[in-house]
Amino acid sequence: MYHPDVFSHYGPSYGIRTPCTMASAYAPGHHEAFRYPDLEHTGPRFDSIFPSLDPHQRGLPGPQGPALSLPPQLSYGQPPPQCQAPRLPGNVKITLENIELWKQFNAIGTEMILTKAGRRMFPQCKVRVSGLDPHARYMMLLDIVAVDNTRYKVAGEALGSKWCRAAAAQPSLHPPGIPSQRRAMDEADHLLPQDQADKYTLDQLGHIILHSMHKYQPRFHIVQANDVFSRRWGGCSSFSFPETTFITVTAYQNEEITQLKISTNPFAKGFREDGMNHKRERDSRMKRKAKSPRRETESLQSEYKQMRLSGPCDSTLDEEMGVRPLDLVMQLPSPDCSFHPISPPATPSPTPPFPRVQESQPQEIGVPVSAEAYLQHPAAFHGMQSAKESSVFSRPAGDVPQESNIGKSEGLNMAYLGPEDPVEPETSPSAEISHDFRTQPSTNYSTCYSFDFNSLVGHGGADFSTMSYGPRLEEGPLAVRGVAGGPAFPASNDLRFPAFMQNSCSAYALPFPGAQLSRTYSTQTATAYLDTDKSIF
DNA sequence: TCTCCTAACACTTTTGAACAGT
DNA sequence: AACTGTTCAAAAGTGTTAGGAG
Repeated sequence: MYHPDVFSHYGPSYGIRTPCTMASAYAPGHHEAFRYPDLEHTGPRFDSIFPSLDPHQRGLPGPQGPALSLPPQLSYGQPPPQCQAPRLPGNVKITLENIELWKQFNAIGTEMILTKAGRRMFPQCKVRVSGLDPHARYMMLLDIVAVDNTRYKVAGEALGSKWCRAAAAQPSLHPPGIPSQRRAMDEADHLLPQDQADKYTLDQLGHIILHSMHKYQPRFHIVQANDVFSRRWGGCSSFSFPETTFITVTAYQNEEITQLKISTNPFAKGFREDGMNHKRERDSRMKRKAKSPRRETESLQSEYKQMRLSGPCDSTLDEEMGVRPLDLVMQLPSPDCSFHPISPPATPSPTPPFPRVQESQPQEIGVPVSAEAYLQHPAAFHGMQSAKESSVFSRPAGDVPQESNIGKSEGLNMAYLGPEDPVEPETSPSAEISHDFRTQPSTNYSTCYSFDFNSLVGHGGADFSTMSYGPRLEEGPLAVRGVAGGPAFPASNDLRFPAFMQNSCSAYALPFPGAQLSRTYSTQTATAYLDTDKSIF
């Protein structure tokens, strides 16, 4: 079902993307990022979350493109923003690191649990970015968009069940993705009371808001910019992976998904065949407990001791028992939680030359429209300064594609990467909302950036969050791996991005407890990337 | 009756502090 | 003094399940 089949299975409801570009996305031996051509070339699409990501607002392609230009005001009643930002060079690529795992889930029909307090995604969105200019700085953004306007339900039994349309989707908890979608906004205005829209729009929980029984897809955006306060954007591109589509649920609807989650998620080991929390174990434990509580305790201790000796992570137990939780076609990749030790840089990196982005960047514009502006008021970039204004924003009829009312951004998370700190925390009142980390560019090395976007799922909260460094960033050196012919670089720099917004909403929520941003230096990786992409750095 | 949601539960992994050794 | 490794308790992340709401 994975691959183009997913579209036939989900039918026309999978309207956000068509499978036409899938072939190039899966070159043999290399999981190439699924890149949206329509987001890189001028075209009538308006589902981008960032104005400059909007192809309609793109100028000439390439880093030497025209200046980013936005109107002096971001308000309703004004024409749509007409920013012109070039797309990133074609060698900028995003690869989904755990794509095999996603494929397995997608083959069944990925489900993500929603809880009131929030639930982590599994699998997580782990992407690797390559082809970036080490002297430039970029913003990495993640949002989750609704694939369609459909609420789903399960028809049939747990096994062999099939998702089908149940009703029209819940109204988006915040404004539609792009302001120019008048029809979409009219719909939203119709579905969502103004006061409610205001409430949800202004909610600042750092949570991604999702509805249960709806279908979503994460998207990744890279924006070249000096910092979040920059008024210059040197280019931007959007990426997405069809296999990361998922349906939100409050309880798993498909037993196969449950078994796959249990077998691949380390936190669910207790529910495996050899786990103490497995149904068989639990049932027998309950029976024994009912018969003889004291004996049950002793028996439990003995069992637990034996389990400990053999190791809770002993994957051979399954084989010994001759039982596999699921007859999987593909070998399960090693599940990897997003929690890694935080590894600060070993030594202060040499100050790189001032970001090259300065040279290739367009002239500064005279209005404070920037990533900072987006951070401070993302709704404005979604076309709203307030819900009351939403219906005023207009766009010429015919410019909006049919599917323009889908793909509404349901959340955005952002990381920052680049060669030097973009702001001085002491001087900037908003410094805590974004940081970057240092790279150590060298002609001998190639740098890849890996992200674990560890979003959780829920609904009722803010639609937007950023991430900041963990407190240990300034701490001492880490493991250093020397490379012949050049200086030693940290083997890995793992930076934790804790959530900095508190959940104060009583509705469902999607907390964003922290994505991890890791930087990897590897000559092997560099070679691999350089082989396929000679123009890197 | 059915669908969907909630909260408690038992289990596991992860984290971070405390400590000892080099 | 700085670094490394170990231990352990607390916190956080899992799916399960009974019960409730509509």
